[in-house]
Amino acid sequence: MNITILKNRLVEKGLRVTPQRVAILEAVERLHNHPTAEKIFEYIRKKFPNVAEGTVYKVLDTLVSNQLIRKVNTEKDIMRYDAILENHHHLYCRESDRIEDYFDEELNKVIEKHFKNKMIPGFKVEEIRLQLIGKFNTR
Amino acid sequence: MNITILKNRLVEKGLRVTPQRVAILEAVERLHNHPTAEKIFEYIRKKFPNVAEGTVYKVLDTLVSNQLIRKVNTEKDIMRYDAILENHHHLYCRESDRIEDYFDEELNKVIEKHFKNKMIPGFKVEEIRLQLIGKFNTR
DNA sequence: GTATGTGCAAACTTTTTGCACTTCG
DNA sequence: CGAAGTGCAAAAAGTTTGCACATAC
Repeated sequence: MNITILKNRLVEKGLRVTPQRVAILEAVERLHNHPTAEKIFEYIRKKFPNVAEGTVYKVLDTLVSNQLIRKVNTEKDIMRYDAILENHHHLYCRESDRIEDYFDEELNKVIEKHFKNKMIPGFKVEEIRLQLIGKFNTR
Repeated sequence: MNITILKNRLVEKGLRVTPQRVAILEAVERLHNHPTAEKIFEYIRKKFPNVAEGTVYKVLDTLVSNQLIRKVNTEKDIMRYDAILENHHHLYCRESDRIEDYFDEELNKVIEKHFKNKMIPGFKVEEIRLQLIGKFNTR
């Protein structure tokens, strides 16, 4: 992933381009396993040993509210982040913390079709996410 | 919900029946809005003013690992619990912390059918949960 | 130059832990 | 009675906050 592209994403959102923001955005992309704030912190510390933990949290918040990254829903009280913005789903391992992205355009269509005919009273659906819980083959 | 039924559920799992466990199990059922540990604590404190916060966490853990209740996946670092065990989905409000249960047998069938034809390489799906994110009509 | 962002440390919130005491079966 | 559960208080883990200093634009 090109650094210039990352910088442009910040600019497009009207955000100031700081080395910390670029580094954190890059880290979330690179650490493609839905990293925690801690993992991101460790990762960017290698390049910028003086970045503060608090800054990581603040920047992650900023990136989330500007829709440059997303939070991943988990059963844990530790937040995890995802750099992929397009509509996709997640595979959750029952036996570990592993979470993988899952893309299935056909599935999206099937679900979309279902909800085209079936409205939910009192609720307007804006986004649909699937959580597929199971086991990865360890081979 | 009958207390005797709740007690039996504990017995069936080989768990000792304590007043705290029964009260917490009942609280999760009664507080049907996917309560936090804190809400459960407050609720049962009315009846048992000497129950400890730590006990609530321990009991919730026990109930979850014995599949008497479930954790609800959220984007927050506060855990929430669900007493409904049958296969269902959740409606998440974008603007608040409101989470509602959503039952749709037809949808389950559509999804089941989709995955009957389409295997995910390297992953065995055991359970599918949908998160429907959007807005509740405030009327 | 000025508004905005960062580093640091302290505080806060949620959850976990250890251990003496109590209770269930 | 003995194994398992609870209460309490302290600690850990994760996150937020306030403020002086630094930096982007």
